[in-house]
Amino acid sequence: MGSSENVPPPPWRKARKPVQLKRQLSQDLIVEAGLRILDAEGLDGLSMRRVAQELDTGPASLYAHVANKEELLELIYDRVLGEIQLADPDPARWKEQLREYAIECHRVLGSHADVARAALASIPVGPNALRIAEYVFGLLIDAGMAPRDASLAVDRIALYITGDAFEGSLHFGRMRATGLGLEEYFKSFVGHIESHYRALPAERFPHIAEHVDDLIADDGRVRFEYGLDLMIDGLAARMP
Amino acid sequence: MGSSENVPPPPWRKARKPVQLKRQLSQDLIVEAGLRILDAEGLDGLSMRRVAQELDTGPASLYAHVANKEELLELIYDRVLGEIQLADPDPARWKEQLREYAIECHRVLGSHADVARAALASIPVGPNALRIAEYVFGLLIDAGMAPRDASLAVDRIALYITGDAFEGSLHFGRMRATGLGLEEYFKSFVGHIESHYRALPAERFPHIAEHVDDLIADDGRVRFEYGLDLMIDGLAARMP
DNA sequence: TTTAGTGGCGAACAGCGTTCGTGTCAAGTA
DNA sequence: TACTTGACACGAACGCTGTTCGCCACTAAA
Repeated sequence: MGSSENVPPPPWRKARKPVQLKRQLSQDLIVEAGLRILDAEGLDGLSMRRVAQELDTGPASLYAHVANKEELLELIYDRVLGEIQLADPDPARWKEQLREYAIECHRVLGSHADVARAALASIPVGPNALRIAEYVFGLLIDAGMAPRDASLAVDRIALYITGDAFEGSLHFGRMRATGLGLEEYFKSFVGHIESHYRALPAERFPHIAEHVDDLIADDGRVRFEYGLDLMIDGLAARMP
Repeated sequence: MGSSENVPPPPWRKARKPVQLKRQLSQDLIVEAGLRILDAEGLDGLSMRRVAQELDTGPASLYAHVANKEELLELIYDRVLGEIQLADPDPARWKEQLREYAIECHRVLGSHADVARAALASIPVGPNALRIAEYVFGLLIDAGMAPRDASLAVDRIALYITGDAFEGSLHFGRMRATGLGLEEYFKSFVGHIESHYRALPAERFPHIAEHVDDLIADDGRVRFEYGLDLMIDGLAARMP
């Protein structure tokens, strides 16, 4: 923005048309509006028409700033990645820091409902994805991990985080669709699974039938961290 | 089909209407047609209209046998799971068998292009999903793993497999969209990533810039098995 | 022979991503 | 100051989607 926009025009000049103020429409505005809709209405609610409506314009106008819906989703995704906070790297504490990064990343993806659904679909080459990759990769390298292992580790941990967040977003979507609250939905979902398991013939599914309680015991957070720790422990065993 | 259809009708009886022979249309037929289309044209090509066309009928007819598209996808998914071959469980070799199962599952999901995209979306309660869950869960339990750990392990391994297969299906979709062959696509993709990495400013991304070769070294199979082994090793460490 | 009921399915609805062509406005030039 | 230029906004339309309604043909029972 120029610095002159707050200076009133000289009175002897005819007042210009009511100053555009509405003819802005930039990529940033579109991405922001898209994220707002994604948070409020989910991925199913995010259409180009809906974004245009949010900006008081027609859908065709968006295509001057964004190639297509897929690109818009990638832009939104990288914007969300920008919210991820990274501690100063301390290679001596690589296990803790890797764990913290994963949980932080998972938290951010989860806090924006359906963004994870777009995450898996996009190849992460945005500036924020790179910033995060450099952080995690550097952390492992500086901790002494072989570059090849560090490379694979970054890739696999990212896949795991995104996959879990994606699965979570599907539940969130179902929850929204049914209109239930988070608690209600969760109870009803687990209840369905439980009764389904209990109705199974014990002779054909002996192990499942015997351990139904264990199968439905843990919630999403415990599951996520369990799998994460599996991977981190595996990595620690490979550390020279 | 009845056995009488090849016998010509007695001439004194009015010729019946050309025998239905077309008025079959069952859920199985629909699922099969859907899978055929999924394999040939990908998830984007799979529409209710397309399935109906394949069966020489209109889209409305499908809804008598299938609630909606989501249910159709779940049915297709469970049908694909039926192709997974499981060795007789031998708890003493649980690590090898868990690994073999994961690779077999990954292979089957990968051989049906986009089915993994439907996999993550559906809650697996179909008969084949249960058969597999019972197998893996039982294998770990009988190997001596605590039921709570075994439950988490089954869940996490399944998520990892499906997540990776899903990612692979996205690449496959892009490959189809660009019209390139598998080799060409892969080379062009890795080439893009490589040149993108090499163009990064080394002062801001020192680790990435230094190890580009390691970052683009491994293909999908190596990556998948690396992450799988991370998890299996982590599980082995938790085995009492 | 009549009746009841089942299931196939044409047509339509509301919505989607995307494109084309036109309209309009701001800045640059004479 | 008047005119040209070029970029952007966007209404309207195209071809597609999942799904529903209501009519129709047909089978099976009465």
